[in-house]
Order: sequence, then structure tokens, then C-alpha cells
Amino acid sequence: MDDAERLRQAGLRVTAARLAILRTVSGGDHLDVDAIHRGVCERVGQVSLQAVYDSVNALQRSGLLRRIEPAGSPTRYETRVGDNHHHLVCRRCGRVTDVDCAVGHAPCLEPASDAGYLVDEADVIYWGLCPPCRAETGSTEPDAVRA
Amino acid sequence: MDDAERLRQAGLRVTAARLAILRTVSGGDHLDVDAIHRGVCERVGQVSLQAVYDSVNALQRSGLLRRIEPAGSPTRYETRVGDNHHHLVCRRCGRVTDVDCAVGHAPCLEPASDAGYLVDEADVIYWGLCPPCRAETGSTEPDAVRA
DNA sequence: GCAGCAAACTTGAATGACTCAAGTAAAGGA
DNA sequence: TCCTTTACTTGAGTCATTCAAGTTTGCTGC
Repeated sequence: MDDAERLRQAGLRVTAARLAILRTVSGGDHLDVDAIHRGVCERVGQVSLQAVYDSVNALQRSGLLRRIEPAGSPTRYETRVGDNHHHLVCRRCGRVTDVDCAVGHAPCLEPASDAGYLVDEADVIYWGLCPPCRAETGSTEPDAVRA
Repeated sequence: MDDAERLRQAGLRVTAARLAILRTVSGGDHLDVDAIHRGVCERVGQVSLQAVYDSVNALQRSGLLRRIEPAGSPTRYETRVGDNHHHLVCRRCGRVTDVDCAVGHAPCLEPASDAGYLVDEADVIYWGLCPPCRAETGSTEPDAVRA
């Protein structure tokens, strides 16, 4: 199924901007809105930043994009949806890397007690230093993992 | 050990504002900066919002407060530090509830593959609806848990 | 193919959490 | 009690994101 078809199935109109967003996000690596905007403009000419915000929200609501919101850095998007993976986030440079779920299938995590909540999603972020930043800072010793 | 002693041990000065912050946070339930500010002003009179920002940052750096940053809502703080617990967050009202780690001891989570990262912390947030919001919306069916 | 409508897009302004900067007050060791 | 350093105050600034109002465009039905 191509992107246009995916948009239609989600009840969204097929526009050059949205196709370019899907292409840019799937070709990039956990891009933020600004990076998506630049990529879209390269592909199809001037598109307003607000149109990108509007579209990524619509695409996320429709399940075509997954939103990642690491504390303290702007929201990022990826096209890998519906599977079961988490994220490694670099404290220093903000890089985000996919990591498969340790359990391997959804739901990979259920709280020990749900306190009466109706839980629909579990978000797992591992914080640390990515390999390039490790090399630059010379860090080898992990602190104790706090969870 | 009382709060003043804890502050000294962390190399921080003991001030009325900081004692009030510790009291307010430990007496509250995952408060945001604004709520902490109101609580502090009630206890010790006018304190600037910036002083609260400054202090919660210092206290967090020293390990006296833990910071929780659910996507899309302001940062919250709690005094339960150093143990091994996660959070349930209500999508509707933003309420945060502690939940013990399913594994029960740190490190409770290590990624299946660390991709070369030096991981020092794992953040787990379960998203859902808290009991009051469930009642109000009449939600009973969980979506599939996506992780 | 064309009309009409809702969705998408544009421009421009606003919001809100948070940070930065410079000066003043006060904690706590000498 | 003095002195240094940390904490606090006031005020301005930043940045991601949203809101609002008006225009354009994709698409459904004729």
C-alpha cells in the first residue's frame, strides 16, 4: 500500500504536502517538526510550518505517524507504528534510537497495579549517552540504572 | 533525617523557601511548579516563581526531588526518590499516580539491545484514564496496549 | 467536466512553560 | 562580625506549539 492509499484509508485527503511529510519522516530518523518542515519544502516547495504542525497531528491521530516526546526536547515523529518498540534517547545530543521491546509482543508492559486506570499505552524511554557522545566525553561507567 | 539536614548534606543552604518546597511537594501529589509555588507562598509568604524554578532544579540535581515530565503537560515533582517506581498518567486530567515496578528492584529495565548507548535511567509511563475520568466518560474497554 | 462543501493551507498573532541576566539579600564559615 | 558564595528578586526573552480568520484545493455527487 502506498502513502496516498494509506491517507485515503485514514479518511484524509491526499495532498502534496502530506505525501512529502510521510516521505520525509520515513526517510529520516525521528525528525522534529522543524526538520520535517525543511524536508517537505525541499520536496515540494514552500509549505507553511503550521501546515506541517496540522498534518503531523492529523497523521498521528490516524495512526500513520508515531509521536515521541522526550522530556526537554521538541516532539519527534517516526513512521514505525503499531509494533512494539521503545526508544533510547541521548542526554547530550538528543538522538533517538529504536530498541525492540524486551518482551517482544504487545502488550509488552502492564503495570504491577493499575490503580483503577484504564491503561492503553506504555511509554518506555531509556536515557543515556549515544556512542558518539560517549566517545567525546570519555564516559565508560554507567550510573546505576534508576527506573 | 529532617529536611534541613537533607539540604545540608546535599551541599545546599537551608532557606525557608526550600524547606517550604520540600514540605509542599511531599505533602502534595506530583505537583507542578505552579502548584508548588502556591503552596510555598501559603507557608512562608511571597516567594518568586523563579526562586521556585531555581530551587526545584537544584533539589532535583541533588537527588532530593524527582522530576516527572509527561508529554504535553508541565513538569511535576515528587519526593519519592531512589526507589524503583513508575507512573500512571491520565490522558484526560493529567493526574499522575505512582505504580511500583513490576520487577521490583533497580535496574528494573534494561533494553533488549542498548545500541552502544551508556544507559543510566529508564523512564516508564503508562497512559490511560484515571478512575474518575473513566466514570465520567463511561470508558470500559481498553484499546490494545501499544508499547 | 463542473459545482459546492469540507478539509487543508496561509498568514499572523498569542500562549505558556521555562530560561537568562543583572542586581540585591542572606546563609554560614572564617 | 565580616566576607564570600549562594539564594532570591525583578524583568525581559525564548521557543515550541496553538489559535483564529480568511483563502485555496481535493473530492463527492450531479
